Amino acid sequence: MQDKILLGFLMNGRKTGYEVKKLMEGSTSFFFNTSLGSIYPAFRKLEKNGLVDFEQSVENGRVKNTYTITPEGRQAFSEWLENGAGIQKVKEEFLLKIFFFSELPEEKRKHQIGEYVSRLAERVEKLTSMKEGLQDHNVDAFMMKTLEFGIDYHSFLKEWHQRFLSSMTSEKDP
Amino acid sequence: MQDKILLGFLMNGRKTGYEVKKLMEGSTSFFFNTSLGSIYPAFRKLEKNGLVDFEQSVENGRVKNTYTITPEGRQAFSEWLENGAGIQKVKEEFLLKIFFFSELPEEKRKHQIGEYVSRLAERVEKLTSMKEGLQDHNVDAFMMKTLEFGIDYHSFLKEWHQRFLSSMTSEKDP
DNA sequence: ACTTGCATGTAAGTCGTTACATGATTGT
DNA sequence: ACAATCATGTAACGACTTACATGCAAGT
Repeated sequence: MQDKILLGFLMNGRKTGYEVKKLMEGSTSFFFNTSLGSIYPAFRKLEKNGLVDFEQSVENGRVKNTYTITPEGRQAFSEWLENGAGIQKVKEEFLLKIFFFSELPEEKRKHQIGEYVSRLAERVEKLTSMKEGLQDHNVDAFMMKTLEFGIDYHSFLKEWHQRFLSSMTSEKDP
Repeated sequence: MQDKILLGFLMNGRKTGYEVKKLMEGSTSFFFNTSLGSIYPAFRKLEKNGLVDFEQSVENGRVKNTYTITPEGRQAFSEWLENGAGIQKVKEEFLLKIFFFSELPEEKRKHQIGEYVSRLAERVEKLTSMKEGLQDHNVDAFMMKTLEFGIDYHSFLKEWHQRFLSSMTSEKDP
């Protein structure tokens, strides 16, 4: 999946590995982020496969390795974008803990859920303020949509676990 | 995370690698599932670290390698269970596609979302019938909760993307 | 006879991460 | 002077997956 995001960022212009990393951090980081230690080798591999072109230049005494997407790269990216995406696994560690909650005394269960809910609340706040900071900065509408998804998603998680906690305090069996 | 689920399954009795795999498939598979090719080496490693005991036996002419959790293993599992879980990344591939939706013509965008929604609807149905099949089979209440989460989670995704699709057909800009 | 299920394991490959290693430039 | 940011890369490791490889037992 990393190669797809790299190609995607190159769709509107040449970039260095470092620049792509910065772009990621400011946009997709809450759902997709990779390290420089994997971005550089990934670009090399894409170049080897003819999906990007590589050009070295010197700016202000610094060596810059800039990558451009090739027609084959555009093709590969478009194909990926057009083909339907499968449903991913949930991969929330907390869900696995709930699965084994019978091994934990009730008080600790409640405490854990409460903590998780506040971490989720924090995340929702962070994303909301991130969204507000981006308003009127003519950001891509779809990028904005993913941010909104992030807010809705974490709100859903928060509310679900809050309901779960309530059900535990009112009933005997969950 | 795999070692935690292995230890968790051993909490109520000795099991073979194959048995653990079958248990996973019938319970956590929609959010966590690993292959036999990683389960066997993982058990070996847990044994090396003293978290499980290993015992070989012969049953019906077949060699069986059974694993039992040690007190140290129980300790490690409990510690994991008691300590708060961080929030994971969303990791939905479709979200990354939405991020790059400006590269796709509107008709294809709509089509893609529609397809994704129907895949989600299928998943919800599958999990719902799975839940019904488990009713009154005295399944662990928390295992049931994770299944319910699965249903709620995919329903949320479905509804979110349905709303997204509606917003695209009514407005000019999403 | 044949397929499915039980049961085990290894080897190669994928897709990342963290730590290590370097060095110039810019702001305080 | 010093820290932060820009900029690149490698090495070791982690946590898996898929494919390969084997073989017996039970059901059809």
